[in-house]
Amino acid sequence: MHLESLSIFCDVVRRQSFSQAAAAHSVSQSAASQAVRQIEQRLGVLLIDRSTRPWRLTPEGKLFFQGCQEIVERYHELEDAVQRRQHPSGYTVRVASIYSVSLHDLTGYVDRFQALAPGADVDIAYMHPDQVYEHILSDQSDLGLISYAHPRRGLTAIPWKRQTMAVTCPPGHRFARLAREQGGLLPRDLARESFVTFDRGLPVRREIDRFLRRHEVDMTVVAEFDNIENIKQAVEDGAGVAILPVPTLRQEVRRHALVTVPFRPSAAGAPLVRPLSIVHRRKRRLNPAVTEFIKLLCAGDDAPEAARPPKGAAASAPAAGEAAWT
Amino acid sequence: MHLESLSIFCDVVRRQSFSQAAAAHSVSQSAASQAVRQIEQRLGVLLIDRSTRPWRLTPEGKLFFQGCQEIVERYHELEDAVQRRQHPSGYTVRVASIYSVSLHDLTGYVDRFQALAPGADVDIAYMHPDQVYEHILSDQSDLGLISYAHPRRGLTAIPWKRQTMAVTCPPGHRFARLAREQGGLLPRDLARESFVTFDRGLPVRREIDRFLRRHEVDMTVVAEFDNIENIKQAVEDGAGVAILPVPTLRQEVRRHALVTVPFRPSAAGAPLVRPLSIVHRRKRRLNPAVTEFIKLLCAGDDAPEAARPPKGAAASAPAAGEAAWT
DNA sequence: CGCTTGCATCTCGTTTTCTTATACAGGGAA
DNA sequence: TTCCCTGTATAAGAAAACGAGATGCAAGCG
Repeated sequence: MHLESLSIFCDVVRRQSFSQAAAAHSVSQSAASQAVRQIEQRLGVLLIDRSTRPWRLTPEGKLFFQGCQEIVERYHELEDAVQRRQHPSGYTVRVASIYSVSLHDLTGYVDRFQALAPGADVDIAYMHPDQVYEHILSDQSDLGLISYAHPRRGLTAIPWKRQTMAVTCPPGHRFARLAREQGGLLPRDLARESFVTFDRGLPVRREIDRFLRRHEVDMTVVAEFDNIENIKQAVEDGAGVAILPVPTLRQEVRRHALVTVPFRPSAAGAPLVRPLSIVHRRKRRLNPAVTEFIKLLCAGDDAPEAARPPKGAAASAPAAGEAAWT
Repeated sequence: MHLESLSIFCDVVRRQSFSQAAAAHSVSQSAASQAVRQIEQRLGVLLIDRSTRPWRLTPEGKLFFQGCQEIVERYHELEDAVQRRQHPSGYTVRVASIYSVSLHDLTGYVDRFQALAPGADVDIAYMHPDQVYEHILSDQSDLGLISYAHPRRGLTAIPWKRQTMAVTCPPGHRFARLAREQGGLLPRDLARESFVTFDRGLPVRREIDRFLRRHEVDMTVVAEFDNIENIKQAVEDGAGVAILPVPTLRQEVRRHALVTVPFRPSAAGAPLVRPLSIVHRRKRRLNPAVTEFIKLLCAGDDAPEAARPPKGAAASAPAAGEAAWT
């Protein structure tokens, strides 16, 4: 019997809901239903009486639930104990991040984490996306922070943030006035504008191109770079405008080197966002400290844990805005 | 994490041996090795230090083992408790058996079982082999007793007995004298003898034919039946000789209606045996009473539990004498 | 009544797990 | 030493399990 199934059963009982328990475990409602039924079939006993509404635990179900709860909890504690034994003096959470997740974003979390878990530490390394994957798979890092995560063998991705993207230009650009006067611009305003953008082949570039195509806008690409810093520099230098994630422009906006011009909300279709994900090795239990840090990261934004899609969702039915890797 | 994996790990530790633990769990040595490694990988901790010989538990391994043992045991007790709650007044083990497993064979077990487990009962129903499978799959019976079990979807077979087969004939037949004088006969003695045998298509018939073919013996089939009783009757009536499992002839031999003539041990090749198996629904936990009864059945013969082949062995590499269903 | 909500069921593609075959390493015997 | 034997790890292919998505179905609700 799968311990995970037992855990799901407990959650179903506690929440009085298959669907909620499923969500909490990041699986589909179907999977939760099947997990419980598998237990029932193995035991040859009905644990949940579904003939009434709302359903109720059978006497056997109550008995099993009580025992299960304890067993599951005990096992988790056992895993914790074993892992802690390896790092008696606390643990350093090793994070590998792409460059464009600004240090600023993370230091807040790190401070809170260290306050919360004395003895624990966070070690953040910035690197190229491919290297992030490498680091995780080779166990050089516990967590990775990447954009447009795509499912890879042996990796699990947890949606983290969705950064809205906006046009950026020098303060003197006509778009800056447009932003002040109209509160933003429409995609078609970009037509034939000089455009500094990402290398072809990068997921973000594909996503931007898809957006422009959807709005039938044709821009003039004047330069392509494989990283955000170069693009910002080029825009500052007046090479043209760019579409970038807003949070990555914080520094430049503050020192008035660049301005961001949001798209007008009236713009049809999905808004342009850059999804950031937390990735970690699959089939591997996360260190308690790591789990804690993930919780902190996810709590900090507005995408609650229970809202993350089922494990394989991205693989089989990517949401419109996240299908960039195909 | 699979509870079965934890159980295997515990057994590996207790027996200080991967291979023995594997056998005890009816899986291959490879599976046991992989199960332990899967746990280690999930935890990111080495539980067994394989660098020394014999290998030793790491400190983490000791800790994990202690916790594991208790968790596994607790869970088993929980399952027992839940199942017993359904049948507080004991349980009737429902057995479906083919006709040719003599009542005599079973009553001994049943008596011992009832003495051992007061409140429990055994209900044996005799039926056609196909019906046995039906009964098990439709949960009308807990256990089935069949010969030449072949792997079926949703069923597990446990080897039970191997009944040696011998020639049987009326006491006045010349083979009877041959048996007294020479202690048995050689396959070639059967040449051109009148032969009463099983219907073509029955596994046992195929097995017998294979045996005769191996010894290049050509018999004259005078009658075919789909069950043993009819064959015995025909032999008694002097229609010819037959090859039957010895234990099924107990009655007739006692009342001197038939005699059994064993094959001389010098006969080359594998001896002719009819394998009997205990089958039950797979993926279903057996009632404590049922488990107890199986234990009793298996203890009664000379094939110890630990000696049963891996779960899928019959499917992928049937022993010579058991390949009758192909 | 039709609509919505929540669970069960079916099917099918993906992943996992298991077996067999084989490699490899240590310990003991020649 | 060198060979063999025992016991574990590893590889590869086959089989089984799993889980998502689609769909069915039944109960509550507007």
